[in-house]
Amino acid sequence: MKFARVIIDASMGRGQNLFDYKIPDDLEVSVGSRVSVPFGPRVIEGFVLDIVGSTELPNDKIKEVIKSLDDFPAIKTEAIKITPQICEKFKLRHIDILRMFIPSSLRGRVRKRKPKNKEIHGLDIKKKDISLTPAQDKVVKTICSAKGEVFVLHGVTGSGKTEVYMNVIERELAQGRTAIMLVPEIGLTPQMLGNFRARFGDKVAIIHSGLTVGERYDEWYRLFTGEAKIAIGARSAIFAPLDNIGVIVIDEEHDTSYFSESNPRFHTHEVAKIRCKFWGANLVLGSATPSVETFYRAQSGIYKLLTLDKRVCCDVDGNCAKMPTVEVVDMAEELRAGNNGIFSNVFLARLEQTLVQKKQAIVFLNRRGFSSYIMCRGCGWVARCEHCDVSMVFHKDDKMLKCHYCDSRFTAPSVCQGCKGTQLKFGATGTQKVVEELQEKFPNTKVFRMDADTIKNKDDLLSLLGEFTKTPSSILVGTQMLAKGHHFPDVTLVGIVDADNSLHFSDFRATERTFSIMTQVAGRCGREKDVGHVVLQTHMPNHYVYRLAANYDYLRFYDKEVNMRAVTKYPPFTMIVRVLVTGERDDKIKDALKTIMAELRTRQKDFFYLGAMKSPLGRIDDKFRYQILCRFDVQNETEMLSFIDDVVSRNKPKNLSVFLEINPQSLS
DNA sequence: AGTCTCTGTACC
DNA sequence: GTACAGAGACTG
Repeated sequence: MKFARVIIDASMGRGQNLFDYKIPDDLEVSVGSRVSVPFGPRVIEGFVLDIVGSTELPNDKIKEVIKSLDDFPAIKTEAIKITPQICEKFKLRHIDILRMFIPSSLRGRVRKRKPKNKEIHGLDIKKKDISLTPAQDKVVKTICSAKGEVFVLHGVTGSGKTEVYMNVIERELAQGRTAIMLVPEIGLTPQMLGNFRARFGDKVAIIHSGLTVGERYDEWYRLFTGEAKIAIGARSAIFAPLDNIGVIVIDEEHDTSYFSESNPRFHTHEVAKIRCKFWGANLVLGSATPSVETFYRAQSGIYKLLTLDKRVCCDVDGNCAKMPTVEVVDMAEELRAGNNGIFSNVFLARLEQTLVQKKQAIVFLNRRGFSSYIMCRGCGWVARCEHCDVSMVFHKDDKMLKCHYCDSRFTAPSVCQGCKGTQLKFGATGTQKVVEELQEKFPNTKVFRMDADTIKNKDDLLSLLGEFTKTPSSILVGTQMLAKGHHFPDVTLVGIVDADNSLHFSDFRATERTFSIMTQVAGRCGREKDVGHVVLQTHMPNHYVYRLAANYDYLRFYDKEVNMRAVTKYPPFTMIVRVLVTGERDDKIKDALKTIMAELRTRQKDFFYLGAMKSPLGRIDDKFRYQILCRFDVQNETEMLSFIDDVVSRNKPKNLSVFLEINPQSLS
């Protein structure tokens, strides 16, 4: 008699939601099988984590496995072994992590296998056989001669990191091992995919949000069977069903998309480390601007630091492309000189010159829509979302006010809803308004826009990039999404409209993020033979983040920043845990918050900081949000995390959601 | 006493 | 997740 130990896919406390079922003789069930089992009054899905010969349960209590849901065990042994480690690290339920190892089409009963669409994997590159520079070659050899190490590859934009990744992966493949290549959500550019396709052909499986459910399953299955050896994709590709991993690469490792902000909340780097440890694989964290946490570990010797400090040579004489020059423009000065527009005179002059030379320009502004709010000049009324504590953003093209949090929207009024006044003032400028102004100033120039409103999927992106690339003397206006990895050969000018935008967030990572986005945006231009130029508009021209970004001085920036973190007791020296309590009833949340807080306070001495408050965004989608912030020494990480988790899980009331966020990226 | 709501526990 | 039981509160 055999019994299956099944983890149930039902929402329960974390604990061991393992249940034993009898395996009927005629059923093919193995460890890792997805099965359907009777559970209480209904039938649900679970994973077989173990098969045992006996059970302590009384015979009359045991029910039988109904059936196997697939003709192969979908969860591999590695996943079963490392899931507890991942869950312990982030205080997650095992079932939520196990599910990450299978495609969504294997969750629930229906399995759709849509016919394959046309290849959407990326641009075809006329493949150039690029030989490595001595610097690149050295980096590749260092990585490949190691085993089970974490490397930080610090390389300026255009220094040829991708070429390094591909060579490392090629060598691992030659040894019979496999690889995972991770890029940020929006960094999955056609160029990157094209490069990998050209080099590795159908050994690559691509996992991204643009795939249909069926395509996702096909790519997953090719990795599962070992037909494909390289998984390339965003965050979730870290769970690719590969055996015998030789290397995991995390490109643009500082990017916040590697932190999952919804369930299950995990840090991709940590999952990668756990998988690498299991296989004895190397982990490569690549970036032009590594996160302070990562670089600190490199400096302390926990990670190994590798540097590529020169752009790859771009002509036969061995001349290297120069980093673009950065000009910091004081917008307060512009105002005093009588210019109260969006653009500085310097930028407008440069733009005109660029267009005359038949070159292209990029204008970066990290705010979509037309203006961040509308306000009545008469009474101060501001349009606010009915469901969230935020103001509505005005979108001019469809004359709508939209909430960027819950996506509720209504037609923008032409008069004030408070006093019926007609003098409405527009708040901070968004991409739409920038496009409108540029179009007015340069009526004969094509102005493209690239933001979440205009780019809904991969096809939109491909066609926009294609259009822009083949239109000389044109301008591309966009948000963050244009900063990642795209290669624009004819762009010689970059304008950063409101650099201070990301600096004003009141969190300790604001400066770091600003430095990184400035560096990335600047890196979009001048990658061919023309020298690029960046105009950075700010109201704080003397802020060190701009001075250092203008000189591409990451090391000095890191030094300043890490000292600041040490003094103010922030990560990497401490760990921050946010307990977020949300629900529809304000009073219930406050009660729960009080009990949790009272218990946490019994160990007040272990915290640098412990405070409870309404979340800065007090309400989203009609749900109230309260939070407790905890900050403690990293040395106490394991103990304090367990303590907080224990307090929280014992005090979680019904109908409220309570969860932990470990080192959250944003505190809104 | 009847009914409603909240809370805790069981589900192999 | 759903079902069910027991406690306490409210009701006419």
